[in-house]
Amino acid sequence: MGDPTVYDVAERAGVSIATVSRVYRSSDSVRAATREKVLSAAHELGYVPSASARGLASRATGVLGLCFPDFADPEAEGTALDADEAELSFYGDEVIRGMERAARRHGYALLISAAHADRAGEVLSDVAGRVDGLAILAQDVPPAVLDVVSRRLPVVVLAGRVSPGLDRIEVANFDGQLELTRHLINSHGLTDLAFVGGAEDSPDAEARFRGFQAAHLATGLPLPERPAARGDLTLVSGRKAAVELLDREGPLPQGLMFANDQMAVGALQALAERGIGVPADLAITGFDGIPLSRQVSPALTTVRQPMSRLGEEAVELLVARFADRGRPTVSRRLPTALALRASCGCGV
Amino acid sequence: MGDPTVYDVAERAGVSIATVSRVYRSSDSVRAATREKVLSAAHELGYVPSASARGLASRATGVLGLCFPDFADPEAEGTALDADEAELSFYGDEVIRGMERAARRHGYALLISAAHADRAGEVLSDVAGRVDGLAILAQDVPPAVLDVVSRRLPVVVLAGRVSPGLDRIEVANFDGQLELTRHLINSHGLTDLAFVGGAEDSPDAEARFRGFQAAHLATGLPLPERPAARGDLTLVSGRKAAVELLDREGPLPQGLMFANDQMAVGALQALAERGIGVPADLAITGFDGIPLSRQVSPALTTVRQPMSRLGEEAVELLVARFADRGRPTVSRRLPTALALRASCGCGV
DNA sequence: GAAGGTGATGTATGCGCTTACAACATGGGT
DNA sequence: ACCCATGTTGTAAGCGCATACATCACCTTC
Repeated sequence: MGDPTVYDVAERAGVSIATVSRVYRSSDSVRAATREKVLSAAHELGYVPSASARGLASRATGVLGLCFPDFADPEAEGTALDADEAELSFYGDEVIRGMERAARRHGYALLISAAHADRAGEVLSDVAGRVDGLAILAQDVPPAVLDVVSRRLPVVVLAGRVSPGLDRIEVANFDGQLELTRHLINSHGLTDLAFVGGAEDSPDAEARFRGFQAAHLATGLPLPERPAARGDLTLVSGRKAAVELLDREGPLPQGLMFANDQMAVGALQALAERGIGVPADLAITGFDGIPLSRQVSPALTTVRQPMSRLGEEAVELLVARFADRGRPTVSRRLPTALALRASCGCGV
Repeated sequence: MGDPTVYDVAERAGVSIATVSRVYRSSDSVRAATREKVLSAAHELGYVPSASARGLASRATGVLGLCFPDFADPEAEGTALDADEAELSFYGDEVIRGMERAARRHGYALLISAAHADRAGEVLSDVAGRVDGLAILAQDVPPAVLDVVSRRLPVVVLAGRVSPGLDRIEVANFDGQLELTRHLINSHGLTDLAFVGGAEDSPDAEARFRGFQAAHLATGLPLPERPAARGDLTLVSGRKAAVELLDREGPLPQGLMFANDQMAVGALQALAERGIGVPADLAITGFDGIPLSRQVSPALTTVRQPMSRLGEEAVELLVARFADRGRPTVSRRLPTALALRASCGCGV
């Protein structure tokens, strides 16, 4: 025998299925006494409404979706005791939490799905069939798929490429790095700075580098043409980049600005081993504001990103679009905040 | 006009809706030529199958659920720039990721929902209506609700109370702490140890304390009756507990074992400020193996928990139960691993 | 006291899909 | 040439709910 349905509850309560449905949909418009009868019948039977049936009948699932890149190596299952992996996805975790909370506040559940870049399309259309609206975090999706999906339901792009007709939220990468770089130049009087970037196809890292360039323009310093080195945004690659720069000929720069915190932390380790004082011999900065940045020694100066706000704002945009499908698309930029700490010469 | 449905695709491809359905369900049993016709028609129309209809017809949603405690202060929205919050839920993040990955491997999507303790029941039944099976992480749910839900679909309890008839996965809190404590006693010759616990209603922290006690039994040392102090598992409370213990009369213990890493890290800060050498004057240990534990100075000796495995195993148990609803319930205990580092006198 | 109004409930249909079953075509075996 | 196994496709009946519409009881109003 299957699970109890509205029919079972209706029969037991001596009412029609419409009344049962009304009790769960909008309790007003049902007399209090009737509602009680229904609820207690439902309770006795252990009735749980079927979201599928509900969704089919009402053409809405009450679920929002979040697709994000899968950082983990699919082969690496079981070796998860290694903490590096956990650090890597940190970024996404905060977005997930922020989005979950905001979704719940609006009465939605959250469906999440990671995908490797090459399977982003399939995963996206699968998710699209299950939700009322979705957010895509820092991921490239085949335009054809994106087009189909976004014609079916509201989509908001988080920290990703500009897509015509889609709402979008980005973090102020450019502005944050601009501000931080000006701080090193103006407040600490450093004029010889180097930037360690990420891969060239990382829009975030590239925007940060442009902010770095812009600060030179703003202060009249010569424009750096390209990053002094590049990593892949991991701790290890930051360490490697630092070592590489140290081994180059010529004088050290006065400051080394990394495209993210993890690389900066890796560099701090390398510099400590080499006996290079931070910030005495060399100022170091990161970007992101991961918790780890506060704990390392010296504490890392960085730019804090409002990751959980990214998730929250995504929900707000989706909800706003549910209310008005025709509203003009928005592209919102979330502000960042400097976290000035010891590694640039500020604070303790 | 609404979104395209099987009917639209069927008409355009010149087949029946059953054939369209078969193409998406089980491509075999449809001739290759027919399948092509259907797929291209679907593509042209921008067809995306409706999960609700699918779920209703097939009585399965293809979604797994995860309910976990909501750590964040509901009022605190917007102040999320504070990184403490992020550290707090760290535990859950890894479980989410592990479960998401395993679910996807088995062809399921993952629905997540946090809930404050007092609303756990409602949230749970909401989620229950949307999924084929679900995991409850470290959360107490009203037995009545749990009963109803678990009669409807498979439920696995993660790091929670024993529930008759439900699959369950726990982490070897007792064994891990036992092993670590024996290490301090046997390898470092420490005989005067103190334990800083969590709240009394934290089953994890209590199990760890019992492991601490058991190690004394095992080595013939006098049995500590109760934790020397208690915190609430936050960094701040660990710091406070450390200060409190230092200010007590009498000699310091030789080692201070904390119920989790965050408290231990807080203690490390307090000790550093007081000029107390770790491990020279006092050995310190934590529990969990959060990434931060490796970065602090001295690196924290701790017990690593396989958090993402918790999520993965949850999926395995659910899938196994889908295959055989009648199989006996299992209670699995995931092994932990010691991470011996500087703060107990090991390593560098 | 009849007409009209209001609120509570029942009736009946369809949401888009899966799937048992029927129908049909095809080819091999006798 | 006929029968049957096999493979492919169509037909039709729900799945559990929401909701437009009909119904009905009970007031209000003049």
